[in-house]
Amino acid sequence: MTAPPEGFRHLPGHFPPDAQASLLEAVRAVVARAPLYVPTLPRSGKEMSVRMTNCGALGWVTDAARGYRYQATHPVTGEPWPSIPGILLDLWAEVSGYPHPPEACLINFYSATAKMGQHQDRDETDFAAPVVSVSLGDDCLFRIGGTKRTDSTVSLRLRSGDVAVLGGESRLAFHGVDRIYPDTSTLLKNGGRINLTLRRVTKP
DNA sequence: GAGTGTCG
DNA sequence: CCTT
Repeated sequence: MTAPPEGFRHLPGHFPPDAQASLLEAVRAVVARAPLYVPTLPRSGKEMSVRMTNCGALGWVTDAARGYRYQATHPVTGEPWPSIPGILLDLWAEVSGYPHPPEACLINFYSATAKMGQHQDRDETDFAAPVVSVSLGDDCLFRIGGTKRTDSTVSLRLRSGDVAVLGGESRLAFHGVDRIYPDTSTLLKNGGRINLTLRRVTKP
């Protein structure tokens, strides 16, 4: 594939450095109440390489016993997820083209060696809304294909402050993160990458 | 056989 | 290739 699928939009540098710092502060406040944990895959129970948490009414979680799902509480603490920071609600209103607020914001932390295999975001009931993604920290190599696993893919480098929107055909496109480029950003003192994905889960 | 796995 |  020479071009990303229809409906995919990459907005490089959407957030300037000061806004990235504000986002990071908001993420830290979420993580203080909803700690990062190690998700495990359905069936195999294999640990994923990313560390994960959420904010919003619903959070995406996975474990060996119950598989992929959305739930209102943190799987380790049992507490409700913190609310989605205003700056992210504003982003959603600006770029989603969807007239209702997001319900979930998945927060993935990638160490220098973390990866995310090709997958579809398909645990939501409402695919009319796009998935809106924000990158913070080190650059990554993001790869996106079509709605079939065998479709050809394109790779692009996502940098801190970039926003990506998966709408239209690309809403159900296979995508993943092949690698992190260490020490390409100074936003996170200890390196790594944070990805925020905003999603509408239920039909309004 | 499939996988939000791993490895090359 | 490994695991369920």
